[in-house]
Amino acid sequence: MTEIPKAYEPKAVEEKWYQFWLDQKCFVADPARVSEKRPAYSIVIPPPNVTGVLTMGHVLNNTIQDILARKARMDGKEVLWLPGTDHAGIATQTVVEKTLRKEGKMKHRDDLGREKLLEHIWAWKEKHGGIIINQLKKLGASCDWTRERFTMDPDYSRCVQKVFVDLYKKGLIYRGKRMVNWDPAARTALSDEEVNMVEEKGHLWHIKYPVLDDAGCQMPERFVVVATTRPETMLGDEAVAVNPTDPRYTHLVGKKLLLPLRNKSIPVIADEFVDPKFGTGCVKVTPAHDKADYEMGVRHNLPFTIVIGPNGAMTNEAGDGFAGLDRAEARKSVVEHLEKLGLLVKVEDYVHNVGYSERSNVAIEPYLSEQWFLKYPSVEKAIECVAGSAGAPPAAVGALADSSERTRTSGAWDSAERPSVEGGAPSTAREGAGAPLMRFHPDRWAKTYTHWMANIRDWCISRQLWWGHRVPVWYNEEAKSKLGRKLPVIELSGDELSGANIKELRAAAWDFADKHLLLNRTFHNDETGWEILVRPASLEHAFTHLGPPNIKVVVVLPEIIRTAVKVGTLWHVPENENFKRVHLFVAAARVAGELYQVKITVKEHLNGQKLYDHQLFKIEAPDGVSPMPAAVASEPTRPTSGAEIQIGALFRDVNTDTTFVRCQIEFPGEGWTQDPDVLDTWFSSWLWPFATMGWPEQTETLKKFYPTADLVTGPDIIFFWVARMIMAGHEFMGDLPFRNVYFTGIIRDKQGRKMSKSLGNSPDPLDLIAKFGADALRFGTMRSAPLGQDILFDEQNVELGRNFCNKLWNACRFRQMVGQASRLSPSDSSQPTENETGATPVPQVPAFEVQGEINPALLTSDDKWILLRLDQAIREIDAAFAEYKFSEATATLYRFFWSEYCDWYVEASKAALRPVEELKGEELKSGDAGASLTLQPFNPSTSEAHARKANKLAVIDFVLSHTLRLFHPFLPFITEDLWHGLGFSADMPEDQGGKTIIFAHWPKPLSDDEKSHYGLDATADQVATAKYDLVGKGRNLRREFNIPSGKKIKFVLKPAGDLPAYEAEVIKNLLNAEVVELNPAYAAPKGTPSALSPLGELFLPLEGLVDVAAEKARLTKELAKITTEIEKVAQKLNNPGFVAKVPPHVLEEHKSRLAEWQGKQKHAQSALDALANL
RNA sequence: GCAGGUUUAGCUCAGCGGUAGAGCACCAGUAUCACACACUGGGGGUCGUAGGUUCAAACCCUACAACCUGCACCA
Repeated sequence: MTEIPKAYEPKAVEEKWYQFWLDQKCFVADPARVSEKRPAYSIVIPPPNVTGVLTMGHVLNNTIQDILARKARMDGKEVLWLPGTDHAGIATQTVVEKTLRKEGKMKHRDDLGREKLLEHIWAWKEKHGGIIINQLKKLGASCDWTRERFTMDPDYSRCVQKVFVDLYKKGLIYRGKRMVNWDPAARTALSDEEVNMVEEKGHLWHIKYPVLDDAGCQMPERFVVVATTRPETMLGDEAVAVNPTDPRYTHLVGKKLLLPLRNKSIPVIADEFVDPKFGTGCVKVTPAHDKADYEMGVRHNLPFTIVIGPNGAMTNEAGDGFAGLDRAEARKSVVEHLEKLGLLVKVEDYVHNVGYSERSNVAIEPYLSEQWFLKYPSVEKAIECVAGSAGAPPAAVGALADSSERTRTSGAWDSAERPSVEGGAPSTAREGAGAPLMRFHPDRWAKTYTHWMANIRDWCISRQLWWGHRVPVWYNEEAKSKLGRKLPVIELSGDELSGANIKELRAAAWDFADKHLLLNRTFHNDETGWEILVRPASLEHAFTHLGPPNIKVVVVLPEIIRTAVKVGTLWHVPENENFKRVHLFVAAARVAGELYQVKITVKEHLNGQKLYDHQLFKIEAPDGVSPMPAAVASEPTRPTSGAEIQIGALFRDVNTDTTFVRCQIEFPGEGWTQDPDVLDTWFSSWLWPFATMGWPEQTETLKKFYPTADLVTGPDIIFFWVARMIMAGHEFMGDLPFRNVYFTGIIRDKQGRKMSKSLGNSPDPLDLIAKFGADALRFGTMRSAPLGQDILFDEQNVELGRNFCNKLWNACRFRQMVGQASRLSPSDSSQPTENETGATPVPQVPAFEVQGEINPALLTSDDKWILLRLDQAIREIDAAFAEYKFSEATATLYRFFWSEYCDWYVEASKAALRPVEELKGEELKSGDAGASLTLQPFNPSTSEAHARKANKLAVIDFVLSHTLRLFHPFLPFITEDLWHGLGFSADMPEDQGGKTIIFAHWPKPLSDDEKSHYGLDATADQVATAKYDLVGKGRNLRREFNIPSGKKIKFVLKPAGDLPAYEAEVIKNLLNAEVVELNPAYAAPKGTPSALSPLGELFLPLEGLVDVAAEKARLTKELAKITTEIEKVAQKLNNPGFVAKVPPHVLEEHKSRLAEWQGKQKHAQSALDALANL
């Protein structure tokens, strides 16, 4: 046969199987397959930055998601793991700008212009955007790549803009001039969440401001002293504030001060904000450069003088000598000047916190600018839905306890994954809120979440960048340009049409229109020269649905059309496909003394016809309108009164009127320009769970896979992303975006430092994969990542993963070898296998039947023991999954497979697995002494040996096939390879492991029926355990007497009871003994080292080589240890309180433990005594 | 300042009332035919400190300390 490599070689295996999975569409989710029996399970990936590269953080995060997804597939669910990337506005634009600057293609983005820069960024995205996706594939991520999304995809962009428009229409989005966090490097506003406060050692400069007298002259030696951490901002000071109750300064309130360096007079104001106890009690007020000062500026009506520009340099307002300086240079210069003038009192060291841009890492500047803000929607619902986040502590604790109880008793994954409304404890703390629907893991993050939600502030969503979703707001430049133009005011007295009520008024109006031939006739507009058609339908609308002025105005219809001024065009006419576009006109009319704005829409038909419509809005008469002269109307056309009004005066607020500003996705029409700002990247990310599934269309995917089951992310983006997604889910989908949120820890280096590029302490995961394999990286990471704790990364973890894979590989290789060796057995009728291709390293169909039937009658104590251990492992792993404790699951897998299966079970089984023919004629030596010959050696017949071996292999296959499946979510590649290699796929149905282990069923713990069928009871367990205990003691004896572990030696066992020959054979093997003599009557030579075990007394005959001193030392030491233990137990038992109050089973347990130690003590003591006589 | 977390063997972490555990590292031995990416054995801890509750505390309670992470901040 072909050599199977001794060590697992991951590279080829990984590439082969990943391609296989892709080819077989194993990761593709199909909503049509979802049914009651096949529930949906979905996760959306936290989209990484499109230009990013894989970090250890991604490895951790995506491995967990992959484990969840693969586990769910094995649980028989229809799984959607939806991947994609994020456009990451600032980060990406910054990277590309930096590159372009390096290449000398620009100095500032303005040099290139918006379009050109965007071209470069898109090109960058095309080139680098796939990198991280390919890296995720290397990791084994089982995402449905056919559904990969990017936050700047056209469909996705539409979602973002639709959401903006909807929220705008709900009145939740507004524009305003506010103090925002300004990043002078990226030159954009940032949200509060994007600012890191960093403690810094700075200074507190104390500056004298001279007091001025009423005449504005400097008063000698009269100063006010202010303290500041930012002296450069004094150039923009507009006041000095004191507390109104501060007796030291009340006399100064209202007085003027001279602002040094600017030689400008500023007032002393009184404001509650000032803390008289801090510093001098006087605060300089810079309204345009400090949040608190801004508030004061608003309260006291101060000017807002901007002295630091958007680039962080001083503006012209800062004055000669300062303008153009960077803010840091300006600080130096200001201090120097003040010092020269003798106005600097002192400089103190001062520790304070400075906000830094999370992106550019430069100090942020509070900056007054016009921005878009969002009042968060669905806040209440988002607070209520998170378990443990609200309500009284007892209720929250009760809910958790109850729910985890369910998880434990049912042992089912489902209960943890989708807590039902009935399942949770009803919360009395929140009326009618029902049970919490979402769980955080670890749940303490719910507190952080609630705290933030409770103190939530409006979100600054605009960014002064180019890479991102542009704000879907349009400004009508055409209208703005005409704001100053004047319009004639059309006068009508209001009683030209008579009617006692509205009905009669309408009749009169129709009569008038008819009589004066207004209907189906065109009228001329002076400004455009257009002929505008008045249809009956137009008047019908105005007459029927709008108020009397709209009816009365019919008498001046021709004048209105003639004088109307065109203020805009809209392309978007959704109501009627026949219209090409709509033109907006405005005219002015005074009806019965009241001034009206006449909004006219002229619909331009495809055939060129222009159709009239009007609507009147009453406006307050502004100043400056010429008085109304008397006017008489009798003709269809008549002259205007001569009164005029500015177009601007007809609109109450040009910043909100839809004539000037429109919030809509589509380009409104000629003369409209879009808001230059883009939206915060998170304003697109918060829609991720449903925008990726086709929303706003009600797609099948959305119907079946939303809400998602689990979200796996870092707690650092709990506000940025998680909280916002929860709100968006409620607001737009009416449901939570996910049921569970798993918060990973932060990956740190060995020393506990955060991974960072500058420290160079972040290993490249791809290097690790190349060196150790993807499975090794996954296993090592998961093994060292306990729930809710930071992870200290050490390459040794990955090495350990590699070693583990190798162990798994070799254990399966061993199964191959013993299976094939048995080919020679006479009863074997299967075809000899040949390795035809040599392509795959492992796969050989073994001669022994794979997963043969287990015959309970032939099970040894070892077999039963390993089946019980397997059962235990499955239970532990299920429990770990239910609580998202992946490190516990890996620890269990490690323990079960390495120590229980390989070290004990396989070693113990080797006797039965030896080629059958070798057993022929071989006798188990039973010692020389005739006295011991009563015992039968273990020497089964050939056919019996064969049957035993077959059964052993069946057990091994049972264990391995379960083990591989348990491992699969963690180690997808190697398990797939071995699954096929060992032939487990051969007998399985195509969709249950036949094609791939991906769809093999997740192992179930053994049922009581199965356990009794196989005879798995406590006795079987005890026999094996006692045996291994004896072996441990024998090995220890061996070691204590420096017998090399390779040397075959003789042991003598004085059995405590019946010991089947088979068990003796196993003991012999595990002890690597030449022979284990079973001799109930053994009389050990004095000084023979021995150990006491439940199975009997084990002797290591040294045949005269006893080192008395060594043995004495050993026994003395052992005795000391025994004595300590006895003392500990005895102390407890001697305590009267203990005996009186302790539960009976604990008392019994202590008593038997004492007896056990006493037995050992006796044994050791007598051995020692024996030595004394030598 | 407020909140949360952590503190157990040299390292990383389990254990959360009833005999202190694992892996790695360390020491020693072993080329035994699945695996030296291995096997065998071993040493090593008054469980951060001080009190308290209890028959019994690493575990529960109360202080305190150190380190981390958020949040809020007065010039």
